[in-house]
Amino acid sequence: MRKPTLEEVAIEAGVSKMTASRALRGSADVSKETRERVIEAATRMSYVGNRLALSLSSQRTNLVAVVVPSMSNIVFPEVLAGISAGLDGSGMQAVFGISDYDVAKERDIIRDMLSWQPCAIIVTGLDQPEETVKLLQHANIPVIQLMDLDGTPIDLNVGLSHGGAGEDMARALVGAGRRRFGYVGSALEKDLRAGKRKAGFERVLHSYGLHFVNQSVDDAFSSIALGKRLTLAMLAAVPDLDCIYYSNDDMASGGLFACMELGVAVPEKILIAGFNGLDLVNSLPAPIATSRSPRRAMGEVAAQLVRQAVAGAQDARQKTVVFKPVITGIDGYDDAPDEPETARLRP
Amino acid sequence: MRKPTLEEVAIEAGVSKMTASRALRGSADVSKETRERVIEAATRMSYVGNRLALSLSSQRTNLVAVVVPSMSNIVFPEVLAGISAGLDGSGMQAVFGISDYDVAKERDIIRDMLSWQPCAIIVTGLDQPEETVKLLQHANIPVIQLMDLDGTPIDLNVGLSHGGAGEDMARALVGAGRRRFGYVGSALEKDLRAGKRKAGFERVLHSYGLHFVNQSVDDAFSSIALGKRLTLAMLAAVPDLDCIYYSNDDMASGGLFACMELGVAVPEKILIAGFNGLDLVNSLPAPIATSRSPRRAMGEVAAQLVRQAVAGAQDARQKTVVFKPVITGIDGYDDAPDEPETARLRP
DNA sequence: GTGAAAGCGCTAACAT
DNA sequence: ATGTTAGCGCTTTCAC
Repeated sequence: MRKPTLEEVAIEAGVSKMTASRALRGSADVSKETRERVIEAATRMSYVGNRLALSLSSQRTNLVAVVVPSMSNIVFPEVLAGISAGLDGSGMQAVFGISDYDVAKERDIIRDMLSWQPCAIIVTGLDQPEETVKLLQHANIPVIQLMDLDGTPIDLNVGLSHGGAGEDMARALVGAGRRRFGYVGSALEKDLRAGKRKAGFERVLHSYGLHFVNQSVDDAFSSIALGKRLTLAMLAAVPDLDCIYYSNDDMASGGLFACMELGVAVPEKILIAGFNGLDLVNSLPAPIATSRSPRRAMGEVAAQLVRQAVAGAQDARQKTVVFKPVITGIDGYDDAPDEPETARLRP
Repeated sequence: MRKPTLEEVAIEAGVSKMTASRALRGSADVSKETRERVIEAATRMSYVGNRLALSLSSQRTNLVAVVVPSMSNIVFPEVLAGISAGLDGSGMQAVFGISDYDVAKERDIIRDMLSWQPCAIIVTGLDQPEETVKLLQHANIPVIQLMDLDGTPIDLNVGLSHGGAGEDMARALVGAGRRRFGYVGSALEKDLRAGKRKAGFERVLHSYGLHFVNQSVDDAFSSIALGKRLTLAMLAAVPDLDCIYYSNDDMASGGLFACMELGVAVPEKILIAGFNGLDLVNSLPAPIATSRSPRRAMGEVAAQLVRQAVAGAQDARQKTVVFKPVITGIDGYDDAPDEPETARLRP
């Protein structure tokens, strides 16, 4: 039992393919009776249109390709949820691919996705190698680079400056009186944005004549367990730190648990600072500092830009939307409470 | 500058469309020189094949449709990562949709995905309403219902019994000497699997002549913050519980943090039990009980089944793969020490 | 308001 | 080893 085609539905309803097509798409100029007859036939036959044919014929698709590096960190699913929600009601459909932080795999996934002729593509970060950039440019569709701003965008760009986030956090922590800093991170050669935060943090430390007293970076991906393990080791070696900066909140939470296990007072003795502003952080048994990255909002804004660009808005290309992360969890420090993101045009 | 078609590449290389097609797909019977000439032309022109045309013409796609209820709980992204990894190298591509725990939205998403003529579809749970089931059956492709086993499968089924997981946990906790139980959950009318766990848990309690001394169920989705809030309220009302069962580990972790804030000893005074075996649980400052659900493995197995079914394996339909969650975090209780989840077939 | 013809970009099947 | 013909299922365009 093969699936019914539009033609079969049309025959069943006693009309031509064309009329059936119009009726099912709710075109204005089809008589009410005809329309009802067609719809009845389609329903009875469990007709499901063939989008391959539709898109090939009409030369447009409702597909928005999205490539993220990972699904193991809640951050990216949240971005995807934002994109998906932002696309809701537009008739567009997001298609997700996972690159595993691998540039070659990312290139292949992008190539594969482009072959489906998406109407737009959203990728993570702006550090794609030249070959991938060329691929993206040749596609001739809106390209959105998401989550990061530190680099040269191809087309649209939505995100925050990770270098800036690191700088701001360092300033806040030094301002809070901390001087003996440690750094705990993971997979920095893959997670480039974490590296940019670290670099920004160090720039500010140096400007104060300070530096990381101790650093510990593992090859594995970030996790609470890893953060805990590295922190236990670091505090065994260098007990007199007064602040540890982590590559993200997962690692930082592990750091907090390590301190609790060692009986080290947080934040009195050691201040723990991460990045992301995960839900988790608000419920932890002790306060840790973090920069809140608006993950869902970035996804929603990206979806919004896609909708505008696809709708053909003139000013919907070559634009950059800047988010500013808000720092929380540092006693006495108050960062412009929940300031909304600003969108500024690029020169 | 429109995108080049196969025909244009063929002309450029001085051959026919067909030869170009064969050359690019690596068909055996194309002379080496011709192949190289075609590939060179395609590369130079940045040719990207049009999968719409390919799939329409060849009557097959490499798309595997996947529908999950949410992206806000790390559990589903982990399943997706498993599916994606399991599909790697097969040439198949997963396409994800999010239903937001809404059956109507799920139906629409499934309909939309089916219109792309996927070669298989994976959905979450087996509680789809009749209309959705009909849609799935009419698609005439392998259907995999994932994560749950408690119900009647349409075709393939991979998961664990949530009712059974609740029962096992209750038996383990009663066996550990607990008697005064509380229950803290959320969104049970949407998260049916959590409801099944609760029901299973209660069945066993009743068989021991026990019951939940107190229950607290919120409409909002599960989160650490919600688990903490509900637990604080419950312990204020009923301080003499000796165990609380939560709808999942997020809620349970919040419960632990609530206990810590109140100075209630965990697990000595109150035993906290959740579900999922999240990474987080292993790093928490106090042990909590949980049933480890093999999320990534379920995704990988589902992908495996899809590959077999699409490859046309005869025994690749109407099959059920059963996973057995392992209970951890109960002192003195050892559930087949880290035995790999068994996948066994059901008649 | 409805229909017929042409074609989207590719591959399957059959030439040669 | 290469080319030709005929679609795949739909929409676009133009006719009536």
